Amino acid sequence: MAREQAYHHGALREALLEAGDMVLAERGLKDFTLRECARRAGVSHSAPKHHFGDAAGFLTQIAARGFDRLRESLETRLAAARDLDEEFAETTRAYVGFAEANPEHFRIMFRCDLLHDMDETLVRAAQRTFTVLTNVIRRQRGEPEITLEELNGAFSFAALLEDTLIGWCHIHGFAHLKMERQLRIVPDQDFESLLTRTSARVGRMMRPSS
Amino acid sequence: MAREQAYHHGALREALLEAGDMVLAERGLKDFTLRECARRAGVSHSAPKHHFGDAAGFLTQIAARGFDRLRESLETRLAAARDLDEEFAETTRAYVGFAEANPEHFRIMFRCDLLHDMDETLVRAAQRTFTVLTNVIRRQRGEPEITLEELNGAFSFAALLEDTLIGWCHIHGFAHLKMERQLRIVPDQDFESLLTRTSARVGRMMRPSS
DNA sequence: TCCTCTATCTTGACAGTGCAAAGATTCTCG
DNA sequence: CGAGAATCTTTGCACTGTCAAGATAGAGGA
Repeated sequence: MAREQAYHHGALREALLEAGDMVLAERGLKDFTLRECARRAGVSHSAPKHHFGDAAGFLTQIAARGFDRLRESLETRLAAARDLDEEFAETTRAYVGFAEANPEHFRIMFRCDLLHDMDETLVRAAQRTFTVLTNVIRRQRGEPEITLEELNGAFSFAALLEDTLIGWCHIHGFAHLKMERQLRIVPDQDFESLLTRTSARVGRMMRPSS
Repeated sequence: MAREQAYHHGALREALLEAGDMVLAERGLKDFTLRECARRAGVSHSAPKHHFGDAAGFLTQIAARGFDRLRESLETRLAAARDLDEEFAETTRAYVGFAEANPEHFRIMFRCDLLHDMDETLVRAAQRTFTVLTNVIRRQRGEPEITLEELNGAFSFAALLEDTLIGWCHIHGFAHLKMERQLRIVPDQDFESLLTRTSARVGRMMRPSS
C-alpha cells in the first residue's frame, strides 16, 4: 500500500519510528513529544497509540533501534582493527563516537525509567550489543568468540565476567562522561590520544600474555 | 522570619530546594514538575521564578546539591578505608551506592541538556567531587593530595590524567550501568564480590609498586 | 511617622502535552 | 457481500512551563 493520504497509512509504524528518530535527534529527549512525531508522519496525534500503546512503548522501540545502530557501528569499526592493541581502543572510539554523534538516542537507551525495560525487543537488542563487547574482551583474553545463546550461560566463568565488566565500565563510563560534558578537564587536542592510551592499557590488563 | 502563612516566606529558596529534593526522589525526573515543588512549599506556582528563573535554573541548583551530597558520601566512606587495596574499591562502592540510593538525583546530575551546565555553583560542586576522586587516584599512585586550585593547572602531567580518567570511567560506568539496570548479566549475589575484585584490579594497575 | 522603591509572591491566561473514550473509516475473511 | 477486526480521527480533560500584570510586604530616607 504505502500510498499517500490514505486513511490507512499502510506503513505507519515504520513511518512513526523514523519520525521519532528525527524528532529525538532534532529536539532532544527533553522536548521529545508523541504529537510532534505524529505530525511529521502526517497522522493525528493519537494514531501512535494503536501501534505503541503509550509514550514509553514508543520510546522503547526507538531505544531498541538505537542499540541496533550502536551494534552495527561497533561491528563495522571492529572489522577494520588490525591487532589486539588497536581493537579495544577502536571499540572505545566507536562507542564514544556513537554517544557523541547520537547523544539523544544514547540518553534514551540508558533511561530504564522511561522505557519498558523488560520489553523483549529492547532486551534482545541490548544483549546483542553486549555480546559484541564481550567478544572483544574474549579476543583480548585469547578466547574464541561466543554467540548470544552461549553467552547467557557462560558467566559461571568469573574471570571472563570480571574482565567484561572492567571493559564495559571503562567504555561506557568514558562515553557517558564525555557526552554529558564532564570531561572538561581534558583538553580537546589531547582527547583522542588519551582515549587511545587509556583504552590500550585497559585492554592490555586483561590479556594473559602481559 | 520564617513564620508560616506570611506573604513573604522568608526562606522560600531553601524551602523550594528541599521540596525539590523530595519531589525528585518521590516522583522521579520523569514526573518532576515545578508546580508540585511550589505546592509542597506552600506557595503559588510561579513563586519559584523569582529565585531560579526557569526549570533548568532550579534543576541546576538541585544537581549542585546532589554533587555536594555525593562528595560528602565519598569523603565519609573514604575515611574508613584501611589500605590502598580497599580504598579504591570503597570509592567505587560509595559512588555506586549513591547512584542506587539516589537514582533520580544521579540522573539529573548527568543531564547537561537539562541544566545550565556552566553555572558556577554547579561547576564548583562537580569540581569538588572530581577532586576527591583525583586524590584517591593520587594516593594509589603514591603521590600527595592536591587541592582544587592546584588541580586546575596540574593536568599537564599526562600520566596522572590517564590514571584519573581510567579510575573515573570505571567508577562512573559501573554506577551508571548498574543504576540503569544494564548489569542484569551479573547475578545479585555476585555483585558485591565483582565490584570489589574489579575495582581492586583497576586500582592496582595505577600503583607504581606493582 | 510617612512615603517611595524594590523585592517578593499571586493571579490569570496561553499554547502545548499525554492519555482516554467514542466515533469514523477501511481492510479481511468467512 | 457482509460482519467483525484493525486502523485512524475527533473530542475532551487535567496538567504543565512560561509570561504579563497585579498585589503585598519590607527597607531606607525625608
